[in-house]
Amino acid sequence: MTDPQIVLTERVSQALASAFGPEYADADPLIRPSQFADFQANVAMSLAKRLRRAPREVAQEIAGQLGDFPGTVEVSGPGFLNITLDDSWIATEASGMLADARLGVAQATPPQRVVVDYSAPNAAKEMHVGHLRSTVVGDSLARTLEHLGHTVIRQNHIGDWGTPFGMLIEHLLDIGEEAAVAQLEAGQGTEFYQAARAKFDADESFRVRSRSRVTTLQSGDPETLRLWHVFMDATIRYFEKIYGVLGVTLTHDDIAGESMYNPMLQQVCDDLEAAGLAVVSDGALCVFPPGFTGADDRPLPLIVRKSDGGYGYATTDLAAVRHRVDDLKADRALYVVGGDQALHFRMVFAAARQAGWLPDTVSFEHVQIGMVLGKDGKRFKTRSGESVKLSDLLDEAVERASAAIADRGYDEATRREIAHAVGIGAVKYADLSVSHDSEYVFDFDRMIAFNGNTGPYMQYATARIRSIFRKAEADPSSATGPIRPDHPAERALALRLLGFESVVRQVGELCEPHRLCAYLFEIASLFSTFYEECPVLRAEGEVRQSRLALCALTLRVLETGLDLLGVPVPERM
RNA sequence: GCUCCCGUAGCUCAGGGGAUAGAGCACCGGCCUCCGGAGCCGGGUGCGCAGGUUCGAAUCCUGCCGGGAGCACCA
Repeated sequence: MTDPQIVLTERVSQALASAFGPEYADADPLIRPSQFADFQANVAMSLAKRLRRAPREVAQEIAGQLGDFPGTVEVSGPGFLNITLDDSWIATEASGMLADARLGVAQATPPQRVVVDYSAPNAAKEMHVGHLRSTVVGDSLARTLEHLGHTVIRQNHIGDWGTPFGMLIEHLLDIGEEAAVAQLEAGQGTEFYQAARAKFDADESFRVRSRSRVTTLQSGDPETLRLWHVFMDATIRYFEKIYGVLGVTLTHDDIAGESMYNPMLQQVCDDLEAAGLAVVSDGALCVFPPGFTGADDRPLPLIVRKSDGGYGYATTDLAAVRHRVDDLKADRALYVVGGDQALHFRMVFAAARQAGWLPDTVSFEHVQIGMVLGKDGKRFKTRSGESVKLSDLLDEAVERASAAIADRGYDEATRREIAHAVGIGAVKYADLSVSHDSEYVFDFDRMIAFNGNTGPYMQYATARIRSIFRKAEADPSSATGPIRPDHPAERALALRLLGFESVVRQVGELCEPHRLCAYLFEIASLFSTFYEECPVLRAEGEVRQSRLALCALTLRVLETGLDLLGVPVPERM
């Protein structure tokens, strides 16, 4: 446990208990970074009323109870406790952090089983940058939760079922399996879909064939199922190619598509009816979870069986809830899905709670992904109004990165490798560095810049540190300190490095990777100042040892953090 | 019409009730015999509006204005 904010929270909590009694032990000490000291505790003011005493007096009392405290505490203003940590404490903790394989990040106790539902491309719809964002954010959350010691169960809820598959299969038959597979594997799924759609809209006989194909598909006709597999296998190969390019941890085993839930849908409806929760309205079987109204103040239905007898995605999602709770034994589930589905998930979760399928002890959360916008402030599209193909977008990122490092004298293979890491890293970092639910403007020039809170800047910071070690002809792992932060720039960097644990924990709890980005950017900035003011290789003896160790610790925090984000880190660039 | 989200610097975005609201980009000015100048240091502008709760509000509540999304058989 090296994180000062966590350490201070514990210390001040103890002081609260011994000063005012055990019933105050769980009051949040409100430790915050301070502009007047290293940290400040704001708890005295919030407790003053409850204690019926003057805030400053309360603050004095707390300060008095902080016995062998590794720093100085003073009461300031209306009752702030300004806390300055001893240099020696920072030195010891930083050195200990460097020696710790986990960089001070404790394993969660108890570990949870966390389902992370992300990416979820739809085989029968256009794949767009929103899927990219869900993929990137979800993957980062999965990595982070795993690092915190939780058991993460990735679920790629791909769209592989539904009425559009009738026309998709008929179109596949029309153009021939071989041609269809080639087209789908090449990432032309959108074109494939649009061609099928066009025929469906224009050609009556095609429409009839498509509808009857849906029926044979749903009835489990072997030949139709075979064709469906041909279509889906090719499509999934394309998805997985993209995942490979992106460096995403999703594998084939994580695929849990909509079709998987088919056998459970009937049961979902039966159980809801038996429980008296589902009723027929306008011919459709509906659940009306309380508190949801739509137009005209009418209760809003969650349609679990359509009037034509078919099932929609509400039924599938309810089946998924049961599967995740009952079979996957989830303590928590994160749905990393577009914000436009917020109402849907609120209703699904509410209905599942009503049905008793989702116990209060289990937390289901919709991690809302905001829309990606073009420079015009509208949904991100190409000049011609088409949705942007992901592979094209990633190619362009890599091309731009390649151009940016063109004059650095790398051989072709090395250059390609670095350009890939920089380009992909830039795109992923851009998705991760803003809060997941905010809409943001997609801008290649900004995300691929080597300045600012960008992927390339973070990668550059690590490359520069590695360069120091190359010049020193030493491996970072050989720099073991001890760390003695004497210079203000060293002290500021070391102190902030100690905050790694609480940031990682926050990301896991709040599902907000952008906090990690902001932290790493702070570290990189502090390192730049240190780098400018504290020569490493020209220093000698203990100072040199300390500075090399500080470099090594910074490098590991940056690399570990970037790994949790899923951003690749080239050794040089 | 109803519900949810958003409105912070010229632009793109941070700000889990705390002291004087931050960063990047852009703009201006310094620093180069420097371990990667893709850098460092400094400079100024802002919480949509009006109320309320609080010792204290960008943050919580209400109303209004302005933008976005969703709202019965697509997923």
